[in-house]
Amino acid sequence: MIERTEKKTLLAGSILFQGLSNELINRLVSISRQKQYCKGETIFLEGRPSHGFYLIIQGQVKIFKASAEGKEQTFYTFGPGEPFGLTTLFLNKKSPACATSMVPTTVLFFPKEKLLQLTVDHPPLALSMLSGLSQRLCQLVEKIGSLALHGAPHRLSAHLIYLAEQQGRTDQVFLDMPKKQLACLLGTTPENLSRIFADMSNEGLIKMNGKCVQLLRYRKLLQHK
Amino acid sequence: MIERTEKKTLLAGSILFQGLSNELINRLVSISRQKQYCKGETIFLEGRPSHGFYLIIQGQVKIFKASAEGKEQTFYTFGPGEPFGLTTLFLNKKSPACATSMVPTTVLFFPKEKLLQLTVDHPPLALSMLSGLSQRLCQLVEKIGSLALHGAPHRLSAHLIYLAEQQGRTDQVFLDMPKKQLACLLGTTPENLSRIFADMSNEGLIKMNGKCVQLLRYRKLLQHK
DNA sequence: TCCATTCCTTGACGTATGTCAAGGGAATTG
DNA sequence: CAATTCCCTTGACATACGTCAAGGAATGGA
Repeated sequence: MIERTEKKTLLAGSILFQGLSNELINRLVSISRQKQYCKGETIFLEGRPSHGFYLIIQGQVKIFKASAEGKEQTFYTFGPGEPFGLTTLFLNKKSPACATSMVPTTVLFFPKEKLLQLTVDHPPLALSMLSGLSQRLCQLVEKIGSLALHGAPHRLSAHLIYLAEQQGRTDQVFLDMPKKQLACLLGTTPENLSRIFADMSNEGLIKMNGKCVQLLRYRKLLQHK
Repeated sequence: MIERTEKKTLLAGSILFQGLSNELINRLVSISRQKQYCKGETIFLEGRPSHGFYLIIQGQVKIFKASAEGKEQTFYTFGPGEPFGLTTLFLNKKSPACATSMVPTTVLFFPKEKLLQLTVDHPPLALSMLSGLSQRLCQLVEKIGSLALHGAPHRLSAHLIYLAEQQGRTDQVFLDMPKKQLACLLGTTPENLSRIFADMSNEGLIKMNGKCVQLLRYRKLLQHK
């Protein structure tokens, strides 16, 4: 169990809650509950009522949808400091997707009713939630755009650039998940992803080394994007 | 120019603003401006700063993204009473998509800063906006799910069912847009859509008649979905 | 260390869907 | 009413991608 002060630091530093008053952060910590998940454990299921939202303390979580035929599409993967389960917070609807931990994960859980009350009582929190939801909307719009408008190679390039920016270097990036999972995120199959990696290697764009990808021609990658 | 009382009725009856106090509706009307668009006119462009959001009084609007190669993906089409342009309202970002009128259209425009102020001052409005954004999130999640997890025929079936429910009958539906546009909405090409319609006709599922589609076997359509 | 998974890659193949081209029919406009 | 434009359909073809199958590499647990 992590300490209260530590929780406060986490919340105050998160994208969602940054800038909120000390008092409000305190309240948020008060209504939150810590939860633990093993690798591959279900956090919530599509079609079930949602009881609140989550903020990741440590670990990695994927949000996805699965079809009856066994296909899977990952919407996003989240890490420490990122919230998820926001979609149905202010809506009386069942969860539109599933959430699963990809590694052992610790989260803070915020129950719906209590958070709703806090939101009504504190306009700054309401604004935070509004901008949090908006951010998700933007991400999904971009996702649809890339899925519908571009091919898988293009999406991989874009993802490599995203990783490069996130990791703050343009010479190489580390894949933070198994390739099978990356395929789900990019909306393709592991086999196809493998081939695309192979093609890009042959073209001299990248050099693979397990989970480390050397970006030999970053500028060309940018153009490809 | 429509009258103030008419505007009030519209707002109070819209999905977004229903249930808000008379006073608040008044304020909303006060900050809104009426705008007119011809058929095919651009309302806003991807990549440009957003200055507020819109509520449709009359007409039809599509929200879409276009690629450099000329491909287009429609996210949604909206009609009277529906809001759009919400995504970047509470975010300092450029518009992630374009909006164009599909027919001559009248809208109410709500400038960003004034609406923001109203939202901060009136928690019920904040809740309305929160649930409005959440609804859009759900729609996009479903859209990604259908694009990534199912084929075009499946998506057409789902759309016909959607139209049937919207139009309140299970025997036939009217397509409310040209097939070319429907193809963009379903994430395919007019040619492919044509073929799928032909296939479904051959299988005895439907009977085409211009913009009217007879649903000969609604239950099978549901299964197909 | 060994065994059992899981992960990854590669090949061969099938298929859905996009592309290009042509023609007919409907609708809009002068 | 004529004429132009747009819309829709159909055919032939190309291709990206998914599927199935097999083998090898890496990983993790006993």
